[in-house]
Amino acid sequence: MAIDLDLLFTWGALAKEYKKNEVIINEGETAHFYFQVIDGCVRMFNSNDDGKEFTQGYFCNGQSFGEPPLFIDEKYPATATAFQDVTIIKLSKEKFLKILDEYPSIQKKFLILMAQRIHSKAKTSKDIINQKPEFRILAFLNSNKKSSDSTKELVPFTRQEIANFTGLRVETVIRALSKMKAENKIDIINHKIYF
Amino acid sequence: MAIDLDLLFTWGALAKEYKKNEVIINEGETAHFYFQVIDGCVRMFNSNDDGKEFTQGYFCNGQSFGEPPLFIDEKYPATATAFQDVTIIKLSKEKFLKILDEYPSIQKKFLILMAQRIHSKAKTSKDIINQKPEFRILAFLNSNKKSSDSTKELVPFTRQEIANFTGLRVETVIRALSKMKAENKIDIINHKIYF
DNA sequence: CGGTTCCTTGAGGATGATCAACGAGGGTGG
DNA sequence: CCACCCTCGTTGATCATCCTCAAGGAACCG
Repeated sequence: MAIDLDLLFTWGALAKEYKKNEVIINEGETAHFYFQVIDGCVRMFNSNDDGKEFTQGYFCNGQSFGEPPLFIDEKYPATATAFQDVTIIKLSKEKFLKILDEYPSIQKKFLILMAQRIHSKAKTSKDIINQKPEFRILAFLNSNKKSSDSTKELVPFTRQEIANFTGLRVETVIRALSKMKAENKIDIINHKIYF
Repeated sequence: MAIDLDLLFTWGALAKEYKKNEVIINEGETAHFYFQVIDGCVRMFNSNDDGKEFTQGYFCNGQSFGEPPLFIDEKYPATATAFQDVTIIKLSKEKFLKILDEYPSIQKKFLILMAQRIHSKAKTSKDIINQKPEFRILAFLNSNKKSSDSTKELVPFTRQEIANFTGLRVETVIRALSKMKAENKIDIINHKIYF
């Protein structure tokens, strides 16, 4: 679900590296570029007054991010930073839109991508509203699970990251996780979470 | 942001009327149709176990809804019912997708529409996480305000509807509204809200 | 005027947030 | 190798807030 790298470079795209926590997009900025992750992960989030953060999503290898403001005349609704050291390919808005016009198949891919995003955001808000910390955390874990079989996988997020994604506080996440471990819904081995 | 009615009819679309509260889409169903509101409003929402509802959005005159599952292979993530008596035009999924293929300009319109939806959903989740009933209600009111000037408009939603949209309880909404009235953030005249 | 829907208020309780303190692990430099 | 630091995890106590439950009032419509 990304544009071919050769094609991007042909159109003059440039790769850029960002160090962990470096800001890539600032909330409220005007959109000028198409971004696609080559290596690493990016985190999009909002901060409120008292420093509490809400993670909108993670975008990793091969995924694009921050596209919606390129199509509509709106500012970025969230900030994006490098979750780890990350390499990103950037293309100007004008050229990106021109690619979409020239290649209907690519435009269609983005239509599908946007539809997926809406679908997953709809599920997320439904789950978040549903109150109950345990429920929210389970929804988060499920949405990030790769294989859907029953073998437990290591969850690659810290408790703080889970808190940011679910809108809860760290302590609440920790307490909910302990309870879930007691109920065998997850495993915790050496502080690591398996689900 | 909708398909021309004549075009839809040319392709065999049919208009259908639904009575208030009649179900149009069931959560979990497979998507078979493209829906476009001709007259009235539709509400999309989720219910949880204890009957609490969360409104994902309202779709009124001329707007389409429930498109994402047509593009991706997913079930409907929410239920849609007639908010009032409503007339809706329906077109089969196959024909809808064919129209998109034949008219790139229409496909582009939908890409833009999907981008707008994502943008507004991102803002919504950001606001909902932000806790504070008053804050959530203000965000809801702002997102539904037509003109952005300072003249106050009648808010066409009941307190229950505001509660469903913000994930709060009616009583909480009522108390927050009273407080906001005292602070002159809104007017309440004869139980009606002006913002 | 009777019924329905919506609004309102109060009291009480549950729960997640907050605050504070400490533990554990991993990496770095002396 | 050890000391230090820094990030992450953990726990307990207290507090504020929203939910819950219950009851009644107001507006609207046939």
